[in-house]
Amino acid sequence: MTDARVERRVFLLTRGMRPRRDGLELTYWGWSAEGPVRARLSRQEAVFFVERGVPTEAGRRRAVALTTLTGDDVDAVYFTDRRAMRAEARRLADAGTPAWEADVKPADRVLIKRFVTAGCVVEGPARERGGVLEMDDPTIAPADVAPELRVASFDVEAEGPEGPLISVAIVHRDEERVFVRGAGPPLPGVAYFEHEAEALRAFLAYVAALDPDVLIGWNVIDFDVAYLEARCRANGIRLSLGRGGRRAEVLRGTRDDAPAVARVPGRVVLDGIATMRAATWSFERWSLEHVAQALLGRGKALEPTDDKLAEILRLYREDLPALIEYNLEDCRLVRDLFAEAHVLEFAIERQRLTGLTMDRRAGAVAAFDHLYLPRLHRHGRVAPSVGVRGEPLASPGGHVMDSVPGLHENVLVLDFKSLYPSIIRTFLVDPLGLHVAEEQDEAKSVEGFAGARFSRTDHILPELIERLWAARDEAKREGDAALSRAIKIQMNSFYGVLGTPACRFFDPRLASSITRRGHEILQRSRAWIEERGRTVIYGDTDSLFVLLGAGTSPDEARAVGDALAVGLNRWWRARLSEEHGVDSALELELETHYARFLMPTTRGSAQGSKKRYAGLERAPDGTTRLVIKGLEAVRTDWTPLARDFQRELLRRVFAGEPYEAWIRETTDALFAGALDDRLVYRKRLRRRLDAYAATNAPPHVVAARRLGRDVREIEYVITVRGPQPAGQRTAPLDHQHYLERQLAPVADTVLRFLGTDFMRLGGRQLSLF
DNA sequence: TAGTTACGGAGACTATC
DNA sequence: ATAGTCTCCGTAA
Repeated sequence: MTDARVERRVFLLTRGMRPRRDGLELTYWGWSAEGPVRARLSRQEAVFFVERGVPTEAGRRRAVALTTLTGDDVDAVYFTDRRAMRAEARRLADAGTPAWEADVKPADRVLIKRFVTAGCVVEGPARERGGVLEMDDPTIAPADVAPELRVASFDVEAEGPEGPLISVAIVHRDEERVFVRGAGPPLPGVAYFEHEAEALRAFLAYVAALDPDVLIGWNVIDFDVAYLEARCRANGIRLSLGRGGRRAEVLRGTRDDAPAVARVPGRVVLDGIATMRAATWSFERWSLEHVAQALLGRGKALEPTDDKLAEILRLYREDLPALIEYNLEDCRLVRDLFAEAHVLEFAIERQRLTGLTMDRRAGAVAAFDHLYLPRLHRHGRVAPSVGVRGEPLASPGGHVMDSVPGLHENVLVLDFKSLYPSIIRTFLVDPLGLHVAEEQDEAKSVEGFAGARFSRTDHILPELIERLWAARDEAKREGDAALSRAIKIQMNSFYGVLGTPACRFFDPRLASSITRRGHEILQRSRAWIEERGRTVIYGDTDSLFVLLGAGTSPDEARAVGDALAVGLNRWWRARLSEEHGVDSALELELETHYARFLMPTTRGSAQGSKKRYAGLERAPDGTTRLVIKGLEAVRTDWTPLARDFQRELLRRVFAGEPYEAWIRETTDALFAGALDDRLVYRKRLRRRLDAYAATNAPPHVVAARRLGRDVREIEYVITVRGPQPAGQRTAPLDHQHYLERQLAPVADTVLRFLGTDFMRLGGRQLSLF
């Protein structure tokens, strides 16, 4: 019996591969308006390329009309077994004749070569089974598909990370369910079970019936899914979270610090923290409580306590409805955060742009491959495997100017919009162009740095950026913040990946041709401005700070800034046309007008600082805003006391308000103990505790060792007996320490420009010993 | 299931007076 | 005592 042929417009959710006797089987799950689709490609082969003159000992070899990036003809070599392919690739690498594109995964290659990133049309024989449309060996072609994904937010409560389940809640839109181990009062949507296994089974059955495309949560993979996996194993239950009852698993990276990955066939598991981070959201703490308060203005349904687990256990014993409500509210918070921050929209747009599945946390290199490889193939070339290039040479980064310290008035910030992408566009910086230029006449290429030249005729990155740039302008016009943000991240990642040996196109000449051109552009722009009688007091990578000084009206300042931007853009267009025969894509713009501006010195010197400043930004509508960069007030490893103190001092100084009495009151309050709750340092531990040298331990490591267990972050205070964990303090707080090491330094950054210092105003002697 | 470099500051330790 | 070196962290761009 033959199945009817069907065509579906599909948004891809997950992809997988498994070896079969007759080749590789690739499985793609996707959303369609008519329901979930599973497309399976059977008898697939893995492929790499090898130079025509290089002998191979395994695989099926076939001549193809492609050359290497360096212009040598290649053959394709096909394998039905990936292990055999890896072995042969390794042998070739060891022989000094590495295979090309040997590390592109078959499931990705199928999509890459079809220019499919997310949406596609899938056509072929199909049958319906268990609510899933199963398609075998269909054709797949790119298409624009806007999915309406079914999203369920879930959260587990347990008797500790190793202990048995208490309850698991799941929320889909306004539909709420809680599966509880224990007995309690009848409540809507709440089911009670005597045994853990029953509760787990009921939850899994509910997920299967609800059939969401996306499961979301907070730290959901490292905790919730991993926990469910462990408890299912302990109860002899299959973790059937996947579509069609397929088993889900948590894969842990090879590296110690690598985040876990959830593999759930047919469903995407999106962690709120990871996805918001990928979308460049930034919070000082990533606790659900903190982020929800910041974005939604409401927090968890539990009073904050030092020991959350103890409070959960207490509620479990004494107030089950309250615990259930707490469990549900966590699900709702995550659901609402996703809506408020457009988290899902971002993940969808990122996949459409890059081909990276939505659950990927990092992947700039993989995204580059997805975009670049199919276009490179269209140019008849194949790419190297990762890591075949020799020793990485260092390339410089951005240029940072010496600054003119002082308390200034009317400082303009001029900023090159997306400088590195615009350099790539203008100077045709491109891996393909780099190699083609070597085969071409010099007149047909543009000069780069570190000996590089770039073909004027053959290139890929410049038009890729041009296309993204236009799409971003369009997204901005339409108010599509998620798309605009995804594009910006993608454009800015191009420079980064070309500078890492983890990218197959890595070449120091590429990175240097971007950054050193940036240096030239910044320095000549500065000279141009100064030739016109203006003073540049600082600049960093793509920005120039122009001092106008006192007595300039806001309108005047704006006019000067706009005129400088217009003039410089025009000048660069002329210069680059004449010097390099290229069209300038540089876009300088007036970014900010600071009515007041502080450029500090480095501690204990008269040298102007870099990457640290504060200013009172004045918007065109006259409103003002305090902006702080790099200073202690924006550093999370300084105490709340010092950060708030510096911010308030800056506010007062910029506003012309008195500060002397306030400083004295603050120091008095410090010694009176009135500020003791703001003396906590918080610092990450980037390594395991035992990986720090036994001696030389900095304070946060000393405190963490006193805590007695491995943590990734430590909150500690300084006592008269040294650093101690904040929750386990045994000695009195060392107020003198906070005066000298927190208040004094952050204040003196500002006060030295007012002809005074903290010691004089604080009214207290600094320690005499 | 690998984007980059540049920079400042604290604190521990060490060499030197 | 104190200047210089090194490690560690968080940040700017």
